[in-house]
Amino acid sequence: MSARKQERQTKSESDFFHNVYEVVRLIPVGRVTSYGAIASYLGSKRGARMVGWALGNSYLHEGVPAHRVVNKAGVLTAKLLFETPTTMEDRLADEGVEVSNDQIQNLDKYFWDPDKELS
DNA sequence: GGTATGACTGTAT
DNA sequence: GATACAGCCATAC
Repeated sequence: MSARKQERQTKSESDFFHNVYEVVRLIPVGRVTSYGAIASYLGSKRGARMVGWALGNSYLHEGVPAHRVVNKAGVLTAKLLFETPTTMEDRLADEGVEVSNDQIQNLDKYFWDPDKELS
C-alpha cells in the first residue's frame, strides 16, 4: 500500500539511524549482536553495512553501546574506532563476555537476536 | 544526479 | 577450506 511509502517519506530523516540506535540500546548487558541481525530486524537484510556506518556516527550519541555490536563472526571489527584498541574488548569482558584475540568466544551463547527477543 | 565509500554477508571459484 | 567478488542500502562529496 502507498501508506507504507508515505510513512517512510515522513520519517525520511534517517529512521534507519534512529532504529539502529534504539535496537543497540536494547541490547542487554553481557549480550552481543551482529550488524546483519539488526539490519534484518530493520527490514534490510543486506543493510548490515548501513548499520555499521550508522554506528560509526553513533559515537556522537551517548547511550549507544556500540561495543556490543560485532560482525557475524564475533570479531570486534570496530575496536579500532574506540578510544583505544582495547576499549571494546575490555568493556565486553567487564560485562561478562568472553573476548579473546579481538574475537568473542562462545558467540552463540552471548548472541542476542533482536528479531527474536523483540518480536 | 552520479560516483565513491562503509564497523557486512553470502555465494562462487 | 580459504580467498575473491558481488550484492545491497544509505550518506557524503
